[in-house]
Amino acid sequence: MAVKIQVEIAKIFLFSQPKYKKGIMYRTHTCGELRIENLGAEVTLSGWVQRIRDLGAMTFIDLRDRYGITQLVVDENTDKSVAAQLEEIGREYVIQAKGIVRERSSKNKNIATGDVEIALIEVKILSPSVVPPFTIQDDTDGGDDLRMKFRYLDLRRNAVRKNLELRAKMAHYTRNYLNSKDFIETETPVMIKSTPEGARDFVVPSRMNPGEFYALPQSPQIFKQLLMVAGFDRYYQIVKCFRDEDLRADRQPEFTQIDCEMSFVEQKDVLEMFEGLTRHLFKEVLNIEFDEFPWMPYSEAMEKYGSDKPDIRFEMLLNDISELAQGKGFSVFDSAEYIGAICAKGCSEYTRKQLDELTNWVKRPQIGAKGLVYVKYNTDGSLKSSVDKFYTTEDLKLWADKTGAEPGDLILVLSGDKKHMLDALGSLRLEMANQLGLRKKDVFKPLWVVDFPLLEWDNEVKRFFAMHHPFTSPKPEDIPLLDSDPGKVRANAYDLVINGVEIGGGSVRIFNSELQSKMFDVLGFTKEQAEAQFGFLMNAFKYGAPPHAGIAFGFDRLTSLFAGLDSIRDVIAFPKNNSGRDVMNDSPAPISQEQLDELNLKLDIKKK
RNA sequence: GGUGCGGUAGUUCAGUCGGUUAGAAUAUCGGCCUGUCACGCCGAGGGUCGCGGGUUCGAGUCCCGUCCGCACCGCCA
Repeated sequence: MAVKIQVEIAKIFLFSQPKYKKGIMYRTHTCGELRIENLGAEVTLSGWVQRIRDLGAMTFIDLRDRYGITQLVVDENTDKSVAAQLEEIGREYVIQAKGIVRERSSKNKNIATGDVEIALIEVKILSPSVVPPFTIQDDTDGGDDLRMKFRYLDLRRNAVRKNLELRAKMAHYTRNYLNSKDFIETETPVMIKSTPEGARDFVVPSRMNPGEFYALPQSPQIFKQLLMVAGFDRYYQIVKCFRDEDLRADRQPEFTQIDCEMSFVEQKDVLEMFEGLTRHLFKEVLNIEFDEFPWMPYSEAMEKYGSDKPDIRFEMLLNDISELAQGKGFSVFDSAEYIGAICAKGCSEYTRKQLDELTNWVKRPQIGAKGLVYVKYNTDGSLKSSVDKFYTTEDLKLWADKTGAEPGDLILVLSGDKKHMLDALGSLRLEMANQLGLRKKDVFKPLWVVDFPLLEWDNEVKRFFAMHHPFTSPKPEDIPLLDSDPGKVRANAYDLVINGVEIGGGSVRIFNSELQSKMFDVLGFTKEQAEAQFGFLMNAFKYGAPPHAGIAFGFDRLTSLFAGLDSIRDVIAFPKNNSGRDVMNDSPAPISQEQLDELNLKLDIKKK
């Protein structure tokens, strides 16, 4: 009940229009507020001039604020001085307009205020505007680059503002849910200590400690674990995190996480809690409900989908046809470690040109396959492949059965080393789904991917790295393997995946300083290094650490998923560009020699 | 670090095989217009074809280099 009331209050808070008492100087109403019920009222509106339509004897002005657009009118009954003032006004001027609400003689059904207009009595220019570099409209003429440079103008546009309103709403309902579950919202420091594992750190020089640096957190990981030691029991924070790595459409150097940690819980408890959060958000924001979130082991995701973040909106599973395809004299297949196939429904009519394009697509360095074998299962039941020399119709029929292909389908086959080909087939699967329109933006399929490997071998530096992070607990039954076969150890780690997007991930943590030492040992840390980097955490564990586990959701990704957008830039007010620059304020930028001197820094720029 | 695509009017783009004065739409400015709402009609101004070099009688167009933007690979515990 308490939750319900909170939610209702939240709705009122978020979606009501501000109310103004008589006598307020700038406006009595917003530009989205007036309706036919307000006829005859004398009102004052303030906002931006969207467009002026001068018809000669009468002029219409669209006045815009974040709530909507209201039409102002000047005609033969309007005071001449008002008409004269309109001469000065242009696009994006901020004006204050006083007038009488009246019914339009021709109404506009496309906008909420379309039944009424304001007959002007008085106009005041609050702030003039130069001609904007692009039009501030839903269908703007501005390109991405220019809109980023003038982001504050871009943000005036409905589409962009709506994305940020959605973001605010998501944050709001996230807090509602977690607060109702007794989580304590706690801030953790932004200036912390650099750690060698994981992503590159952004660093901040310390003036008072010459030659020393803070790092910005890649996540509040250690602090939230210390909060568990402190007995906080349930912690959350909607928090900025920083990683100095190259950008992508879904990766920014500073990004926001819903970061959480819980005590006296096991994996199941965390998944239930955050499945609950996910359901809450979908229900409140999109009015979507789900049956169940499947749990899929990492190994199954890799074998069946060729990805640790499978898009399960559609099937098209990967099939291992090595046994069926080997030993028939086709040397490419016979020498391959793995031969995998997917079935593209209804694609048997693909032309030679389309198949060549697909072949070129998988041969690109990003995919890196040597070639593509296809089998057309024609609607007349015949089978035609690019390797007819080596395989009989009966052979190909077995492939078709294995992949679930029926007449009218197309089977695509890749071969090579297994790890690489699973990945390549996974990419091909997504590409085919894109071509077939199977990745619908308004369909959402969440799942938990579980049982990730604990460690990943790095061939370059010849050592294991933590796949998640070094505080992740191995599955208890796999702990003996830490000595015999560390690569086989599975972790109590989990990811939430929706529509092929990694929304969040977490793990059950190690809370025993001996096991933690063991982990550092396997990761190749000396006792001294472990002590220097994480000594305070291991020390804290000596004072009674509760069993704990946590998770973090990528808030930008979650919001862009809800908005049906591919780029998280669209849900960030002031994002960085592809090279990590803010093109609006042109940062990063050099600092003065005085600042460098104060920080005891000397630059030695190798290149520009 | 790498691959691909792109950079032409304020803006979004077109520009054929290298050949006349580089076009369209939109925005801006001026004129006309009493029911528009992507108003309409008439007219005007607006170009370092990203930058540098090269080939050529001649380069927006071809070549080399470079800068910038976007997508991706590497990277992102």
